Amino acid sequence: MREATTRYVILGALEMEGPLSGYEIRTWISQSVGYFWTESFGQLYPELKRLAAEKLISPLPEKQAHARARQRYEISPSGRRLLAAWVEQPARPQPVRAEFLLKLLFSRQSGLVVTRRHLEAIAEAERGKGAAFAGARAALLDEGPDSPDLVYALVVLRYGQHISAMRRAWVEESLQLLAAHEAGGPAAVLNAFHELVEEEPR
Amino acid sequence: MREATTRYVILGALEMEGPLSGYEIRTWISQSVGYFWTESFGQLYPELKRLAAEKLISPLPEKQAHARARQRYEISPSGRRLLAAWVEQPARPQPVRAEFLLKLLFSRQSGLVVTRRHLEAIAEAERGKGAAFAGARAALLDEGPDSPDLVYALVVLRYGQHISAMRRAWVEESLQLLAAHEAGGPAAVLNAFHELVEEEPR
DNA sequence: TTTGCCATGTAACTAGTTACATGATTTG
DNA sequence: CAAATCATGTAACTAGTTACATGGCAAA
Repeated sequence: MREATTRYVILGALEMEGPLSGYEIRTWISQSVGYFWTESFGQLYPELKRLAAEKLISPLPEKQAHARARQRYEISPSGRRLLAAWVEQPARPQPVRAEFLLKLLFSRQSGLVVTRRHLEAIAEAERGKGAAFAGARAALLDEGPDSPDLVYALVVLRYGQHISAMRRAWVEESLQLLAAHEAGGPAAVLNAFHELVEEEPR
Repeated sequence: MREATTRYVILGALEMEGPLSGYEIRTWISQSVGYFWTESFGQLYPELKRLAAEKLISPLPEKQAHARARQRYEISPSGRRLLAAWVEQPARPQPVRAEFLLKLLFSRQSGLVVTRRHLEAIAEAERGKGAAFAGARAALLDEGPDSPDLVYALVVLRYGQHISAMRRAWVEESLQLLAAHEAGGPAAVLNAFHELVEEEPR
């Protein structure tokens, strides 16, 4: 049985940010955890209803009473308990499916030009994220220097920064390997590879 | 519309390894690209039938003729064309969903003990993968020093090694941040964080 | 007044997982 | 001969995506 994670993101968002509407939860997700989580409205709104039916969250009374007015929800004590229990459970190994690595692996037919283009697109995308991380970091730092959530948020942010830096480094390295291939075929690639690996400790 | 990727993995496997059966494709996947791709039989066998019906792969005549005997398939010219076209298309941005980061972010209630346990489990898992990468690398190096696929395979392998190393480094760093939090609260965390970031170039 | 954002929601679809069933062949 | 592995397949399910529909409100 696959465990639905959407509900825990909702609970977590409400726990960290206080009462939020569906729309606000979605913006929170895309702004603060967007680089490692996404959630669509088609999943969000039905789940909010379910959580409310299970008394894990409670709708707040709102002023404007027209249809489709904003409806905020608050996490309940039992919701908090459920969230904590989930957090304490070890994370299931997520089935990673990195399409771009498949394309790379199958690139022989298409050749180096296509491969280079793909790699450079990745590096470019990562450079774009750099700014986003800097922004998120700034927001964290001046928003809550006393926040008890700060350590956790920073740890998560650092993961994003690490991944981004790693990807850029990997692209650089890969371009070198491709250059070696172009210059001297598989043999030259092997040399270049050994040099790369020897630079690393252990 | 979501694009089914399973078919391209199958085509790629047949392209790289020659004729394979469903079972063999699955072992190939789990052994050589298992760290970034998974595929289940429930998806594999129906897709093989579809690909054969579309003449993108062709079943080889096999000797033993009992039911449920091994059936190998070969990629066809049109299959090869389809694969190449897919490879040349830029990879769609995959919706990453890293559950363990969510758990980390929502860890305040559960506390440092739980968080440490999670982090150490991640590091432990990565250390285990180290051996697998070494094996994959060795296989690559002595299997095909002249293989035209070598560059691509190495580039992909390096990604795995990079990720693994990055994760271990991140865990170490995170444990330091947690220690700082324990010793001096958010203020100490901020100091530790700034030290970490300053070490990095740019 | 039109563009864009705030806001909620549903219907249709499908990719992928899980669990199960069947049986041959090899190995200890 | 028992256990493990090789081998193919199906049924049932569900999490998640995509596309669409509706409408209020604010700013340009």
